[in-house]
Amino acid sequence: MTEHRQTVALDQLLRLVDLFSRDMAARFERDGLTPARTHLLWVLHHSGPSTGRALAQALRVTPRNVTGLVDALASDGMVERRPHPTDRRAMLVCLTAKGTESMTKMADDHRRLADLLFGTLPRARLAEFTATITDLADRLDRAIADEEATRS
Amino acid sequence: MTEHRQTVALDQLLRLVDLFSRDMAARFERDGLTPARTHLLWVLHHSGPSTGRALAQALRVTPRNVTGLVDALASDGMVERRPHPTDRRAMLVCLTAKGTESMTKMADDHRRLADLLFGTLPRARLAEFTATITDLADRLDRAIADEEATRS
DNA sequence: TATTGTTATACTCTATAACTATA
DNA sequence: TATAGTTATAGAGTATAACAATA
Repeated sequence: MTEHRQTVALDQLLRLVDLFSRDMAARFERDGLTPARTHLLWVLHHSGPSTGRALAQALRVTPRNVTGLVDALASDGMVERRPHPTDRRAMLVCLTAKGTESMTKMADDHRRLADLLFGTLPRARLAEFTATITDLADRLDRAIADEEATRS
Repeated sequence: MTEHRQTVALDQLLRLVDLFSRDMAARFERDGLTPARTHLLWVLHHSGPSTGRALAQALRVTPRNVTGLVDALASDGMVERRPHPTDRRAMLVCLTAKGTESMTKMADDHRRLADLLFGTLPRARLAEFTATITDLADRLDRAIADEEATRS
């Protein structure tokens, strides 16, 4: 008897999720970074200088957690704290030159990985794949939002 | 100017990865479980009673780590340690009735999630999607293995 | 009063190294 | 001598709660 087709698809997807996590963690480690710290740098790279509050929301962690990550990244010379121009309670976390360089390299890596994975896929099939993935993510996003709404 | 098609696909895939991680962690937490502990239970559910060594390899963590996870799961009544029948150095970690029940429910959830995500996808398109995902995972797996080989 | 970030404290996951009991 | 699992120790990520400075 054959296995449930939908479950097979989900299992393969979870296998891919696991491989991604491992591969990315290994890449980060080569640069002396951890997934959590890289995530913060990545947000900074795409959003520009941000307050701790904004980072906490983007990363979905507590402000306390951001303090620790920024401390670690600052002592590595990847980011620096600057005073907020209008709110003296707040600070702005900014990428240093070193942090910017690291993120630029990571963006290159990112594109190379995309090419490695999808470069040989025919254009039409890639388009369909992207559509399917996007649809799945949207559906999962909605399911999570519903769950959270129900639970509150 | 349009964005690199392959990068868009990768970004959507990573978005899906993130949503999966969050959704699964939230599900586990409702059962009082963490991702790492659930992973161990899941392996046990599929492989049957296992030695610490076998678990460490399956989870890709150190034996020391397994000791801690088994300690926590044992004090929650999810698993128990039994003497190995032939090797007195070793132990066998076994699911208790409570642990088995928890994993059975999780397998049901798993199937329901698969249906939620893929239930409405036409059969042919699901087949193609599964093939693409499997191919991607295989390719990534090979890339990781190559990396590790080069680095040693 | 509410908000921003920090200090204080604690728990989980993870690793390396040293040790015990057994093979 | 090698292997299985544990104790000892340490670091990273995360959370809650209390607090200071500012809005």
